[in-house]
Amino acid sequence: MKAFLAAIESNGQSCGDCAVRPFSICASLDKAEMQEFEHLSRHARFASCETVFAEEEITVSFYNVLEGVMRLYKLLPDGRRQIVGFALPGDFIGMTVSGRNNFSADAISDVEVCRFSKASFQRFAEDKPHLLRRINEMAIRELALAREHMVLLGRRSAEEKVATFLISWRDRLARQKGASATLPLPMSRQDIADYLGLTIETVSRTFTKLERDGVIEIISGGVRLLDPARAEALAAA
Amino acid sequence: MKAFLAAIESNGQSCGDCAVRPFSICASLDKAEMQEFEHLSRHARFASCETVFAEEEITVSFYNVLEGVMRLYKLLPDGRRQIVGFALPGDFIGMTVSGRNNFSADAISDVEVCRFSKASFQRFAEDKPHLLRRINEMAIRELALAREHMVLLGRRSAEEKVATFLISWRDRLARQKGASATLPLPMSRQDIADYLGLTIETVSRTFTKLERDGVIEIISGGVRLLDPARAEALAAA
DNA sequence: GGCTGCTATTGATCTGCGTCAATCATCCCG
DNA sequence: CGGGATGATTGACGCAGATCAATAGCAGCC
Repeated sequence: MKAFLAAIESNGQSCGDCAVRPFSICASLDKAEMQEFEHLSRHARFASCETVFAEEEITVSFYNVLEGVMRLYKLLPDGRRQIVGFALPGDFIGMTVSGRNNFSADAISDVEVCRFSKASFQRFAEDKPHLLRRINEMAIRELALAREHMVLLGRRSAEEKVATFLISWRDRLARQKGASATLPLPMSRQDIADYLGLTIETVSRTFTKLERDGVIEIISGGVRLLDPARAEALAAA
Repeated sequence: MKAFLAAIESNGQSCGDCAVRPFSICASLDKAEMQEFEHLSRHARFASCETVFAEEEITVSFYNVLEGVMRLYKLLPDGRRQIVGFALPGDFIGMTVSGRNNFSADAISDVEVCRFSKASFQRFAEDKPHLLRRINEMAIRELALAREHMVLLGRRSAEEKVATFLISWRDRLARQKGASATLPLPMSRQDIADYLGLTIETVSRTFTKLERDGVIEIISGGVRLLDPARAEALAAA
């Protein structure tokens, strides 16, 4: 058992050659801090559809996403689901005030994370203003995204929702791997629906309509943006 | 002109007897810091319906709300509005990453604020980990509220939306002035509609329905919670 | 008191999206 | 290759909430 755990939870390569460092909170650390920080983390992997943590559980770890995509969501008692975001490499998740997770997270693709115990992370961060400012900055950025999403959920039509989703997904991927008209969509239609406050049928119909209108082409595992300008117009207005 | 400005923008009473201190970011400051901090702030007042700042403007100030209620909202180009939150005494607003406001704010009632210039505030906060942690904590709390609100906007019925709004408004006021079954609602029906992603007519009809069902009584300037348990049940499920 | 303006309520009707159900496309696995 | 699982698409229909329109309250003001 111990060997098994060691296999799935290891330090892997060092932070020195970490691909997501410039995007993550680690970008704020200097060399010495980095070395200390490295000892606090353990790599972990999750297969597609595995749960990483659940809402309301006591928070024991924070996570830095290294690879893959996770869905972050909240459930109502009757099972209705709202996806509050997708986590990509570089995202730092798990911070709470209450000490309990305020959403659930599971892997959409195979996922690799850097895991920190909450206690040791907090001890490390306590007196490092530059790290605190960095975390702050990321929280404020998240907050701005959350508010954008409120507008989408409260005030936009199905077609606008889907177009906005495609454009902002494209822009998010572009920041990581450079711009491309071909968008991989690792999440299911159901995930997209729960993210946009729609049903799976409406998402499907809207994709079809956008394809009929020549805005996109639906391909296996994603979408090709044929008319980005038109999509952007739908997303803006 | 100078005298006029002095009249509307003064330090007023000192932070020493500030009523919202325990709720605000200032709670993290010690006595000496407090004194320094006091010199950075200017009191300002806004009449009901006055704009405090607008989305996309360059952020020049941060605000601590001392008294009154503000609505924080985003507009789509065609005028559709989403209220992303209401600010109450103790709330700290204005933090951005981009340097531009990511929402507009105007006074719903007469409002009194503590205003800080962005630059001097940032200089002051720079190397104060306890203050940074406090700001962090508030940002994370905001984020949790924002995610709660996404669930409401994306997945709840009109009746659930209104009930949830009333219950969480009650709880928020309770934290400030103690519990009460009589809820003042300083915002208009239109504001409530734009907060909940509904129309004014639907909000009005839902209030009426809740009154018919004996859950609330609609009174001038607010609502009385006749059956809090029933309202909570609607808000939960 | 009566007029004006504004917000809230109520009613009638419409419609975008949800619901229910059938079919299709992929992929796996024997 | 065929069968069965799973997810996506399409169609028919219904309804919650939007839209359009007509009062109703109510405060301010002459």
